Amino acid sequence: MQLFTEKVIHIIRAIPAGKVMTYGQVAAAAGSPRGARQVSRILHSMSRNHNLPWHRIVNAQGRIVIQDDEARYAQTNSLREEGVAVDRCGKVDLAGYRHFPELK
DNA sequence: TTCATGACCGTAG
DNA sequence: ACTACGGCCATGA
Repeated sequence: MQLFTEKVIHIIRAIPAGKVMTYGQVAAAAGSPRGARQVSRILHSMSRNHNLPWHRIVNAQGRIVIQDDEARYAQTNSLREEGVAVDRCGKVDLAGYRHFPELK
């Protein structure tokens, strides 16, 4: 059996560089279409280790909403290094960079 | 078991 | 464009 948390981690690690996913998308792919908050909570508590590319996760509006200033700056930088356009408001062009996981 | 928490989401003003 | 509010639900104490 795979816990929701494990699924989320697996899905996030499967996001290719240069692409982003929303919290809601990850939650839906993990089996909880309304579980976006769990994804955020999971990342908040697991981001320390686990080698997670958490910077590829943005909210449904393509906006970076992290409270922590250092983390927000790091996420913006990481995305730009991967070729993702991030404007000065911390917004990403979802239409062009959203990642659609393959169904199985 | 119940209770509180949260890097969200969608709708409304 | 912006803020405010309610609902959502897995996790940990």
